[in-house]
Amino acid sequence: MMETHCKEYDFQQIEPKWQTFWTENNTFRAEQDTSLPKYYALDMFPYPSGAGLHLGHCENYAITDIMARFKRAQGYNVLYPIGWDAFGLPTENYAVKTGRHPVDITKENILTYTRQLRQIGLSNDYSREVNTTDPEYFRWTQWIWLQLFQQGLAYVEDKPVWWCPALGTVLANEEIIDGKSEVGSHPVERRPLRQWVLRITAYADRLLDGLKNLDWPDSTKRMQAAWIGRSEGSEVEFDIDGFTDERLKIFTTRVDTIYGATYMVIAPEHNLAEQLTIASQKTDVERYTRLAASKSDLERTELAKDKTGVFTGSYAINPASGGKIPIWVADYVLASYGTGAIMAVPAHDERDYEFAQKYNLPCTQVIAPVDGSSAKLPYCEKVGEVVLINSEAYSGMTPKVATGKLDQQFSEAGRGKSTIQFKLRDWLFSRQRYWGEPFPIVWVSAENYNRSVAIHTLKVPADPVTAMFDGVLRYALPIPESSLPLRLPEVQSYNPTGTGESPLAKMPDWLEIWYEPSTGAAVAAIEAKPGDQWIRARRETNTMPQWAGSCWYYLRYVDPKNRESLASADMLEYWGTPDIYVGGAEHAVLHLLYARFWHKVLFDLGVVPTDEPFRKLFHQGIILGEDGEKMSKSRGNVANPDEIIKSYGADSLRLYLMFLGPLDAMKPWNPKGIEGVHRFLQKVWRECVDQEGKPNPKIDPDTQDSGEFLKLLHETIKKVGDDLSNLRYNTAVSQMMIFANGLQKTQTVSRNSVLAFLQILAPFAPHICEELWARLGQKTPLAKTIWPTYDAKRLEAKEAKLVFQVNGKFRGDQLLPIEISQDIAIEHAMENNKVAAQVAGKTIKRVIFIPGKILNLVVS
RNA sequence: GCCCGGGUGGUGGAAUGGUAGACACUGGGGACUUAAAAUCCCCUGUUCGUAAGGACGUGUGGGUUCGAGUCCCGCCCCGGGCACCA
Repeated sequence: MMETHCKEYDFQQIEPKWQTFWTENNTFRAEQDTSLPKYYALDMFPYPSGAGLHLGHCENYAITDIMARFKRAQGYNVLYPIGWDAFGLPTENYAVKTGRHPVDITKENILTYTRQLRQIGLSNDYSREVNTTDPEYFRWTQWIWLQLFQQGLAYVEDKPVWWCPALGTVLANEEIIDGKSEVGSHPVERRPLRQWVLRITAYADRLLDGLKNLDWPDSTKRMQAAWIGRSEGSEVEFDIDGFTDERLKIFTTRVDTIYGATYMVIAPEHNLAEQLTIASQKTDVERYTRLAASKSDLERTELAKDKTGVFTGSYAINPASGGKIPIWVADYVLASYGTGAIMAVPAHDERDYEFAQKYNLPCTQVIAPVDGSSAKLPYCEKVGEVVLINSEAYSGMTPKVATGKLDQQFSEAGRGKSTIQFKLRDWLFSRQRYWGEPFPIVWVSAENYNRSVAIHTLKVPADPVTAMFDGVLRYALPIPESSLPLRLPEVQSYNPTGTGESPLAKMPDWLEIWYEPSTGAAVAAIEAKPGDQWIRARRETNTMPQWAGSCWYYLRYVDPKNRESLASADMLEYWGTPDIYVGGAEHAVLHLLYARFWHKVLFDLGVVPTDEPFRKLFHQGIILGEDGEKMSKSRGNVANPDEIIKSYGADSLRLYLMFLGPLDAMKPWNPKGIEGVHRFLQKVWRECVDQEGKPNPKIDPDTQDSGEFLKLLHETIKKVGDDLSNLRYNTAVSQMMIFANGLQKTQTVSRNSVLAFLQILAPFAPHICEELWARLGQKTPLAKTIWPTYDAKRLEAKEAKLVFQVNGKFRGDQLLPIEISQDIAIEHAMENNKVAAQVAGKTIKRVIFIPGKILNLVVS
């Protein structure tokens, strides 16, 4: 016997019982049989923090688990894996604080998470568990990184980056919110450091185009599109008065307004800034550029809406009009976008207008409404018909035509072209911390680099990656793939050095080495040189950011134990990519963009057969506190899943989370509400078993259910199936409640009807359904059974309520055969007192009759 | 400022252009009970009316339609994202 023997609905006994049963029987292990139709359901894997699971996790995983159980019942071979995104700052910070090893902390946290996830009844296949901090996993993270490196998609740059003194590390643009660190809201500052950068911009166009075919929430697609920020425009080179060998190149989306360009602006970091500054302006410009360089992000964007700038003293020649226009330095122009220089057209750009007003720069209108009406400056309208004015030969043309002609003119003159710019920047891909993947390269001399590459036929980028160390140029030499993984050394202290280097920099024996390029073998440099082949090398002290491991974990699940490759071609072909990917909208840009980038690189290398990782994406809504505010400890409005499970059981928790409202909507948690779904499960329990825990005598294998009851059953089967497929779980739960209310009113019911109901309820409330299934004498576990089918004939009704309306207003209804004619319907309607009263003394002008639904009499 | 999403009872929410408020929560009344809990039944948008019945009602003002929560236009409010990207 599989079932428990409790008489009441004792979920504390039932739930662990079935969790154990499923685990012991490997009920949810994905089959190896690739002839079966497959379904791959994936959650965004958790970061195993010390805090444990919260309700948001529960919602997220319940959605996917229910889908996985539903698809299994539909006959799919389902892959529903779980793993751990375990590198990262919180664990390292905790290690710093406690002096414990991050590996031990991680292990402990994973145990907690595993226990909690099992407790909510998830049907994960634990035989495929992955952990980003496992060397057998991150060897492939490093392997993928090596492919990027070899493709020339990874490079090193010594550039000002966001340095956070409190965290002791550099942060990416994306990790800065309002001029503060996303983690902990610490202040950040600019600091030049040697960084690894990934050339994601090389894929900008494809990352944008690829969005079109994805079944993602529109808002998320729009966010990514905005982040990539494709912009069509023109590059134009302006001559500089008094210079013969330098021109000032600008990017504009409105080359048609070039006759209105009355001044130029270059970014403070522009490489011509110094050259263009005349002696008398030198002090002012230098002071300004120095100030701009030291400004934090906050000061430069948030607080400095008030535009500032300094005149360089130089002039550019407008290539269209031939006019001499001043060149200014101002930090409202960003060095990192376009060419770091603009032509300013104050009449048709709000920013330029504001600046021109402040510094009394001229303003020439060159665009006007075609109807000759006057326009208020700055005139930036994108709607309505406009033409060029004050633009010599181009006056009278539309902007579109003028843009084409000007592009052509400048192109022929060798000073311009139409071009495309992206907002997307290359991806800062190194952290000065311990708890991340080490980079699989060593720094060597030019001579050793060239020799190693020649002798050992290492795959290296076309242009070597180099960096200066203590005034000496070093080359980045990849370590052989056969020597992966490159593990983290044991360190005494996890504290950041505070110098911009990771704790790894304090490990001289690991850092400075004798190195064998063909095997990757290394010994400390203080030892004797082991042999002729060995060269002097220095390891990379940066580690990879947390995004690295999460960029490809969905690929590892299809073949998690593979030692020859990140996953076999067969498994990648069969399982492909997730059929549904569920996770929070907060990852709309970063994780989802990075993963798409890596996936496309792997596709280009022939490693994966598809060019997009996540065809279908769904974001669960945030669960708010009882007070409608975001749950937080300080507010004291946090609902704890462990406590809820203790009081009501996992089935009630799952069911209630799904019943709260649309899955993607933000919803407040109502502690009273869960009692409703709990009562529903109690009701189901009592309908199935009597007070002794034996099958309820009303369930009779031989009874014939009424047509009405069967209609309800089949409607329910249909609606629950449809709603599951369309991720409308809340209305599926409602329908099952309606069914249970109907079931309660029956005197007797056939066992088959009850069993079918348990099957459709099972994805939502798997434990109680397995238990009742077994108690009703079923020997096969419910989780292994096939979804019931509904009979469309059962859904048809011969009679339906016909609604009577007069002038579109409800005046009554009547149960009538669907087939009746309009005339008969009117006769019935007129027998209704209310209808008759409304029609009395008036003439029927028009009749709208929809059989079985509505009869609307239009009277005057 | 720009781009999205959303405003429906006391609450969460439901409604292929066709009876607005399904299903729940809360509240009220009743049954069972010595009593309570649990369970079951009834009521629960506003308003006028003793009642029968009527009027009003999906943020707001218009429009389309026989008929609008749903479609179109304007406005208000809330939530999210982006924010000097030329």
